[in-house]
Amino acid sequence: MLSKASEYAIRSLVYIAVKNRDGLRPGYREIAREIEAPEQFTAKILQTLVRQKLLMSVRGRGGGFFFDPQSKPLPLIEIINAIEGYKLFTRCGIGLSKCSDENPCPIHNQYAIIRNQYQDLATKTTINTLAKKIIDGDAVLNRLI
Amino acid sequence: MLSKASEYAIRSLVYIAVKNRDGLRPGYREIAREIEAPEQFTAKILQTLVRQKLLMSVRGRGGGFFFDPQSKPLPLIEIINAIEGYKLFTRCGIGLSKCSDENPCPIHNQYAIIRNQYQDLATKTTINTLAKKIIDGDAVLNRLI
DNA sequence: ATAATAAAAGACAAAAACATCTTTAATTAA
DNA sequence: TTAATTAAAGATGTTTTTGTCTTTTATTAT
Repeated sequence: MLSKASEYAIRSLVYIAVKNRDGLRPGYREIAREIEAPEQFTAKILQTLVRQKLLMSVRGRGGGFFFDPQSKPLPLIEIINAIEGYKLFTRCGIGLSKCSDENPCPIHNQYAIIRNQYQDLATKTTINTLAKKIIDGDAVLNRLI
Repeated sequence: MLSKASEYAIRSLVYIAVKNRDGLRPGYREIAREIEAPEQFTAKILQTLVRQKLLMSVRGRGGGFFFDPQSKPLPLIEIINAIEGYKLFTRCGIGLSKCSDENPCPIHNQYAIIRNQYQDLATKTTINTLAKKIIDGDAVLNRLI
């Protein structure tokens, strides 16, 4: 399960991607309102993403957040890593420090499969994949955009 | 990902099940030491499990923790539910409050599959399943028992 | 009975996650 | 060049999770 910070990050970025298609650069107030996340906390998260160069921003009137049009599609796993690290995809299912294929905990073989599937999903799914679904009306981001 | 409390709970119970087979009732000090968990925190968690009747205990000299030999095999999902609730198996992949099959978030269809597989694993796997692997030497619980 | 042992219970403390408030810096329109 | 707007930054606060300490209660061996 993702941290709330990661969830807000992904929802924010999808919202930004959708808006960017119309040439708009939403600000954090609008973003937070539309994805139903706390305003200042969202601002902090976006700040982190900008610092890590996953996102761009401009200050001042007419400013806001946007993706560099040059940049490659952004997989969810990169966002998750930026916000909370990779532990979700590496941690033992019951918390053993030295659990591995060679030295498995008693649920390792079954758990590792699921963990890897999740990692695979997070690697293959990009913000654009998700934004497209919103635009096509095949999915929803809480408030309809 | 499970909370640490759930991880400690599962490891404790597997340890207890293994010891019970030899007619032994370990105490929380021994359990905590052997599964490498904090002693008093482990005691609190075991207390919760006893209150919820997933486990039994006797106080005083010769006391400790044990399973009712009458009781049915204990699936991991019951332990997880006792410690942290079901949210792991119900929460939306990106935290939307109203995400569902009918009103999906943009990752719902793929995420729900994985979440359900995990739930299935936690439902089908019991403490005894895991204890057996330890006893057969097919898996490990950190310190070798 | 008494001492030893072990879980239960309650108060407290530390760390992490989540969240807000206030001030500063950058940008733009007028 | 001033006012308005917007992100950045830093300090602070709250809640949850994780963890510890101390006292009480139950059990058993002597």
